Amino acid sequence: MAEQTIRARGRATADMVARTANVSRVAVSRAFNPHASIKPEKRDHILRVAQELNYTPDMAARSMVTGRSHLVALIVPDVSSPWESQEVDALTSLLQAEGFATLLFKTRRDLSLDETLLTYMKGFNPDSVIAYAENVRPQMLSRVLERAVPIYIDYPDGEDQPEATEPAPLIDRLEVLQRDGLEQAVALMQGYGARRIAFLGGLTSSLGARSRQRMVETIMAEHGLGEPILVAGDYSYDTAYRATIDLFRLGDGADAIFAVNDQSAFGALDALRHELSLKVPQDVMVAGFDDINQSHWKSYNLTTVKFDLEERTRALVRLILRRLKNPAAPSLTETISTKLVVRGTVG
Amino acid sequence: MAEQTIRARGRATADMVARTANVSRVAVSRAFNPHASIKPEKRDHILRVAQELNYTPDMAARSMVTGRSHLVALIVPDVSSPWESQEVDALTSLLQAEGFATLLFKTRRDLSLDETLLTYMKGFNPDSVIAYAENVRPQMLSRVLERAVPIYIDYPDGEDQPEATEPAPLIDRLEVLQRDGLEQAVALMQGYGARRIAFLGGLTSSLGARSRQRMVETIMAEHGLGEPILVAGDYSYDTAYRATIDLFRLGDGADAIFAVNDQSAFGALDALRHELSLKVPQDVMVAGFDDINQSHWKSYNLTTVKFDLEERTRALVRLILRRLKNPAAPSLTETISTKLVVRGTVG
DNA sequence: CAAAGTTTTGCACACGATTTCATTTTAGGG
DNA sequence: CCCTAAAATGAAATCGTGTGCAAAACTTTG
Repeated sequence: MAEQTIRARGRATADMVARTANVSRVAVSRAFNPHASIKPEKRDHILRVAQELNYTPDMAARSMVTGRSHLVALIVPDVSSPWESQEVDALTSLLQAEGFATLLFKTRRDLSLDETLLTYMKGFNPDSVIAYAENVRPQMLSRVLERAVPIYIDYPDGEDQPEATEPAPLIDRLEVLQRDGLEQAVALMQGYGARRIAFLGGLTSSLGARSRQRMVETIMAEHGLGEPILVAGDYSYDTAYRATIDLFRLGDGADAIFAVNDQSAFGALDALRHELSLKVPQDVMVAGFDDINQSHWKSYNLTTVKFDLEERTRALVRLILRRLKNPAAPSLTETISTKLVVRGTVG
Repeated sequence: MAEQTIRARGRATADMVARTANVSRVAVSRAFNPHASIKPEKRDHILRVAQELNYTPDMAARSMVTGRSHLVALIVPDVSSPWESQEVDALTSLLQAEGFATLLFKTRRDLSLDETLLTYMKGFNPDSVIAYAENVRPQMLSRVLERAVPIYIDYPDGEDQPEATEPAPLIDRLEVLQRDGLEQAVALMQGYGARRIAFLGGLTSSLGARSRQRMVETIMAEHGLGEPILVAGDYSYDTAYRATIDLFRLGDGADAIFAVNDQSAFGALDALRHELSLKVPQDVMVAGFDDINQSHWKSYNLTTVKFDLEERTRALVRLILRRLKNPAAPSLTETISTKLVVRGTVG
């Protein structure tokens, strides 16, 4: 009997299931909605028939009437970078478990988020948007995605405060306390005799990077270490590699390098060892930030500030789901801490 | 005037644009469809009004009637692994340029693709599905996704041939010629005096890994090198690290290690240098497969077989788009070659 | 057994677009 | 200036699903 039904466009529809199971189409809809009231035996029967016909409710049609697409958009500059790929992986995992699919978009890291992409993305009606692009301001997203309620990832140590120009009563926040880990790192380096610490930065357009740098400057001053030697970078291995060589060949060098992220730290480390023939940590110490999967690899064995990915993504997803379930809920702030992971590059 | 329009659910609809621009709703639709016939000045006017209202056509509604969702689903075991993340990045980039969004799903690497995920995914109506899971057979996907036409990624050197049980007249193929690169690698190692070569494998469930192993066995036999010493692995750094230690502590060692992928090669390399105090390449040579971003990092500087990502993803997207544009087109095969990249770990 | 309350059911409409098709407008040629 | 072909237009149908509402079926209670 199932074989007799004609399939439109290759997929079974609720109508076909209804006809095959001798019930109304509404009943099929109810069978798939856990909160609907339907006689249990009837639901079972329908679900059985549905499975036989290989039927799944069409999300597009469903989203039209419910207003929920069960899609979460991720805007990421470079999925191939270790840190971002690990974040995407963790988020996808959690979201999938909650019944949401991840919609992935790329944007250029050095550019502000462009409206073209945003309007295009809006067409897919994502229930939520997580943007890792630099220079993102909440109002930028909300202008395009009227329905979306932003979650602001804040680095309260830094100079940046969300502008209070808009009323925005319902902004949830994810506060990252970078101070703890950074201070431990600086203290450890100082303890081992570091006096001239260089800070290998990221793009100046990035909130997180700027905040990290300011924090390090503050902490060093508090510890009587003066100002860090500032070295420009862009998070990448190659740039860090070249910048480190320049620092020692053209500049005055340093006795410790604190990198804005682990990937940069790897570049610095390799430049010191393989190009400048300096020993780490004997001649120069190196510390990073993130604690990505590769940081414990023996060739690097990097001392770094752990930015707990698990904890971070979990909190983020929690905030999103809560807001989605109840758009009018009072705003909430989750806090994430950082701490130093001591390995072999400082000591 | 734009401010006066009432917005349903926070988004402007074609109706509102039509009313504001004093045209019919059909005209709005036509203005957004490049192939529709509409007077140019009228289109311009509508597009201007649309932009003012911040309107974008709803993909869900559009996909219902056109049958195209402009979504491509990616099923990946672990986005955080370098190789896979680079592939996801490249694919997303190309697809986005063609107007397709990437829908990301995770699956466990050690498990076969489960139907639950597939049925769930089907609900989103992706125009195409790219699955990197192990143990995927075309018929598995096509049973669930009736509409989809599979593209078979074939490793013609290996033992695997797609079963001819189903008629399947329209299967496009992406042939990966692994032989070239593998042979160059084996020859190079032999040239530098390697006689006892170990092959550090991947999961035996993987087509690509099995094929690589067989190919290496064949090539070694042809070169009079006998059988490789087989070491089990799972693509990961940590497993490779431990397996290499076991090979030398519990087993008889080897004078060259050929790893199934670069990440494994890193693990082997670090085990040799940091745990077994052996010099690479003087005591033991190491070669990998993939040429991921990290392979040129100075600490590894890995000699490896380049599996050209750019070329590969480009061909894949080309096949998909062609098939999407013309579902009845004759089946096509694209061919990708591999070649050795010589760096510092063999010599 | 009747009345009141609760659960289940199905009709009809809504969601936001695209696509025929018949009709009107415009353009082109002699 | 008229006739014909081509282009532009809008009304209505359609895609596959969820939901409000009123009627029906069933259950409980007095």
